[in-house]
Amino acid sequence: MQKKVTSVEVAARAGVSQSTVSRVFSGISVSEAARQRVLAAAQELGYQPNAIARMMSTRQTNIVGLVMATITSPFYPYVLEKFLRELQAIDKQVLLFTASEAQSIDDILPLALRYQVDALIVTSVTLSSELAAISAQRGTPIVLFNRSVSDPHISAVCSDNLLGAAMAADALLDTGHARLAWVAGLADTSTNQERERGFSQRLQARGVATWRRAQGRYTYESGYQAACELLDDPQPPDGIFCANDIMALGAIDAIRTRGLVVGQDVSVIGFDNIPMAAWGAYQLTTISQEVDEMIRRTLAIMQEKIEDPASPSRVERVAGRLIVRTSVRGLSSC
Amino acid sequence: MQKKVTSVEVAARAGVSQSTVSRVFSGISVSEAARQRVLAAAQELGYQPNAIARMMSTRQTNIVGLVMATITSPFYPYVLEKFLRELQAIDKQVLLFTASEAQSIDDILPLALRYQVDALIVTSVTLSSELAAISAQRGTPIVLFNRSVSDPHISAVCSDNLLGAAMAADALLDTGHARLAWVAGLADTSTNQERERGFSQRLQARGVATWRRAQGRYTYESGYQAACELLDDPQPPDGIFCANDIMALGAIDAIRTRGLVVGQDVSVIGFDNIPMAAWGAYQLTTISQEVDEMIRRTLAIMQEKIEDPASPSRVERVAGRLIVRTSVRGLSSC
DNA sequence: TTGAAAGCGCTACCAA
DNA sequence: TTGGTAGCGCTTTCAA
Repeated sequence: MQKKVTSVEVAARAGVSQSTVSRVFSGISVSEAARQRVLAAAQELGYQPNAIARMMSTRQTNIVGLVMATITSPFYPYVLEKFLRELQAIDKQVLLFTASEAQSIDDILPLALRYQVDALIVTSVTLSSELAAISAQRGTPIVLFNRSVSDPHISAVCSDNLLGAAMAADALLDTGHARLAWVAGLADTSTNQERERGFSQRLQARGVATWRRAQGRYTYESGYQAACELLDDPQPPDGIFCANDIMALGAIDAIRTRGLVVGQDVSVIGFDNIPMAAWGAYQLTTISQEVDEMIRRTLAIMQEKIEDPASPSRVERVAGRLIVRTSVRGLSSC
Repeated sequence: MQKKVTSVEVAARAGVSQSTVSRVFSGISVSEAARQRVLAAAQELGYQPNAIARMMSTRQTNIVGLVMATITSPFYPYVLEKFLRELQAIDKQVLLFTASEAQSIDDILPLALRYQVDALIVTSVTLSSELAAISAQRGTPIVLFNRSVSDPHISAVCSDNLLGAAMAADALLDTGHARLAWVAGLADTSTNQERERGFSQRLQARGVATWRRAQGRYTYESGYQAACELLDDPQPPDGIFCANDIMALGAIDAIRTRGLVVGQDVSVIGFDNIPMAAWGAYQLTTISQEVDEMIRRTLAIMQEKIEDPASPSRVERVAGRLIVRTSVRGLSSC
């Protein structure tokens, strides 16, 4: 256990200067003879350059901080894995932080900043604007994913939730559903607010004045619970729009427990298009979030900001699509 | 954008030496007067100590590398989140790496080592023994989670897969199932091998000489597919044990597609006890993996190894439990 | 309790 | 192409 092998030792063994060893591992021009000797010596000693020391002198970490709240919500694992692969592909390492959903990251951000991350990607967490200012002043770009915020310092990429929710309203209305309901997610998330607004605005625009509402928390159990409340009404809904897929799946199971048939007695439509929505037991009609595209744009903004921290911030919205399965009565796939 | 505020600048502003600033942020005894002035100056300048520089001088990163393959497999998000919270609680940051399932981490490990991680937790990836040796020599502890390996340098925590699979066999046999089948996961994972061995050994011990086998890949689709194959047999099975829950859910949907009733015509039992197994549409009987306990032990081993790299390696096995739901005919919950 | 100064292991600049 | 050397921003002796 010779814990630390440094470039100095490799240099000594290879009979070159420490600078030369550094050059070999930085891919800078070095005579072939020297390179071979250095590589051989490094091999024998089990040398790996110390990335921390390198960061120290280059003042560049190539580390991206990723802040996620609920990794366990089925929408996020894919998001995380995709970010990870894309980031690894451009030689950035990922320092992962978690914060509870709807918690501000005021305590996470300073910590992340200490690690001199090149940029911070923040998923499903609300961000206070003082902190936004701090990071702007410090020159550490922050990009929000699937969350929006009004702060002009902050860039964000999200789904077009207004549009998506309107599409859901149309899908239900076009197929003749008359008693509609909305199952909300966590109240203080921007996604939930936007989806609720999009849904209600479209209903009103089409002359529907009333609909039922139940409060959920973006979880399976809360969707199940919300659907039960809705179904207990003397005038139960015949079309339910859930703020996300996982609640929609809970709602489906609740409906079936009552002996009702989904897509016949009651229609359900979700938002996200998570893998389980396609599973045989559910066949959930839903509004997709185009995750790959959202991630692509998030990384593009991040790169821009890293290269030019003064580049203007912006919010991009990616339109989702209506994914037709069998949970909404009367909808034919195109 | 005054990008870099260092302790020197804080010191100047506070009228103390740089050493004193360092002491304040390291929690070392400093006169109250000085501490206040330093804190005030730091506040005004927006100073945060540079963690990279600290690592440099202390030669301790407090970073743990986490290597995961398939984050998207529903068993892992909870594992990841739990590890993250526990690690954050003891002030360790997490550098996350991904490798494809069943790929050796020979390319990830050297990279992680460059970051001087205090330890490496490796999940669902096979590890070559040369690399095990390297990390041992370097003094970087590796703990495998949910994977075992015969290398004596490597510690590991996994479920007692032999026992769990035997319990599954018993559950099926005790309830009078006569035509059994096994749906395998990825062939080169230790979990799959152990579960297959545990299942077949118990069957043989109880005098059952034959059972059908289908190959899956630990995914919903492969479970669906495998069940279809099994059901196409002229003598279809009446009891199916799947190497993990997600394949079992696929199998259930396949069975239903044939118009058969799960837990009546065909029984299905899984392994993991993921959240979806409890969902209304599935009600999957399964063998649990006691994740919290497994994580607790993994971190305990990790800590030991960090404190004393020479401490002996060991493999710990955590017994799972039979979780009775409705997918196996004739099983009454206790 | 404080300050001065010597590193930590690299990169990058300057001469040779 | 090479080697020498000055930092990077901290922590940690050692004296004062």
